[in-house]
Amino acid sequence: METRIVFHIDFDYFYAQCEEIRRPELKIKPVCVCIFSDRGGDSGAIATANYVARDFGVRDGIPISFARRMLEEKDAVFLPADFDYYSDISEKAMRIMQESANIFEYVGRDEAYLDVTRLTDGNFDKAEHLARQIKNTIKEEVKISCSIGISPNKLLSKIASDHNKPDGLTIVPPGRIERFLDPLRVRVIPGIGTKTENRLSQMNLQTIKELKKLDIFVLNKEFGRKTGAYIFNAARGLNYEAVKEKEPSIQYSRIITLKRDSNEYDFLSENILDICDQLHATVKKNNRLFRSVGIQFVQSDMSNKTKTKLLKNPTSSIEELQRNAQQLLRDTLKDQTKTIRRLGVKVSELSEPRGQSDITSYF
DNA sequence: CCCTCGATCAC
DNA sequence: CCTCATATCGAGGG
Repeated sequence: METRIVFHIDFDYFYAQCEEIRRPELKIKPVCVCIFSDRGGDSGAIATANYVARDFGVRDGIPISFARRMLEEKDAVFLPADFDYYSDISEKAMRIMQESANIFEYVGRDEAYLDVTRLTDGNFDKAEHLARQIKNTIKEEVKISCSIGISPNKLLSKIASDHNKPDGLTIVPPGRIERFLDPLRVRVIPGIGTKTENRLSQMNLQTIKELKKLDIFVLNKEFGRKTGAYIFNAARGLNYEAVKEKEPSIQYSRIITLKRDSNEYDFLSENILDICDQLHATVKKNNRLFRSVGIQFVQSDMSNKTKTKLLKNPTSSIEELQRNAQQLLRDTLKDQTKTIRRLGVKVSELSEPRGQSDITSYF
């Protein structure tokens, strides 16, 4: 198997940068793009903040009210997220990247992987040149900056693109993998989040160099077979996942924050019908059938509860969706003591209507 | 094997 | 004080 060259490209503080494009005067101010929940006031979270705001401690995902406190008297701007606008800008930049790749993998509005092995003849100097070209073109035509990681695989490139931001370019050729990874904290490995980091920390493992001391058996025992093997390889910079076009979603979900915490069927049922409407719009837009319906509670203490149900036949009927969601709601409420803060509905086991190509529709 | 559910990650 | 959406894994019951 030959050495590949993979790019991971990440748009810098994307939503906030988009806002700066249409209002350049914001550039010198702290900018927070917010997702306001349905509760009114400042209930909700920060989706993205620009670097001026980050300098005051603002981080993605923190409550809006926290950010308000950090930015008191700082002339900060809080804006509601405008996803349609961000998607437009994203598409423009994605097109530029796609044209410079042998294989293009869309990950989300603000990130993508590119396999450029053939385009660069497997040469990392050519790859660096190509990356600079892409950065320049996106800057000129879309006005946004991005950070790029270049390496032989997706894992390392993702870590590399995050290594130097904003407007960064980090190259990790095969000969420099260990030197690059060893000093980094285990948390930079995608898939190692707060929970896993804490468990490793309790074993006195902070850096990737230290993480490599764990043998595969201990990892498997602690984190399960798949995850254990993944972490073992990741610590060594090994990853064989191919860059491939994004496949259609295998599930759709919608969750809302309720106007008030509750565990009354009538109140929750009204909301669930509403959620079903919105979710059904997505299902229809993508022309899909579903065979599984699930509901999700986020309880007042932030713990989760889910219940799902498999249907006899695939369907796209909104009535069937609503009926099943309400049934699950009734079932769950039977032994529900905690009140509920957020309510969600999910459909999965998706398929395409008959007549369209799908390996499951042989007969 | 099929199904359900919680946990984790991270957009 | 705590958004929203998706995917994956593993345990446990049948």
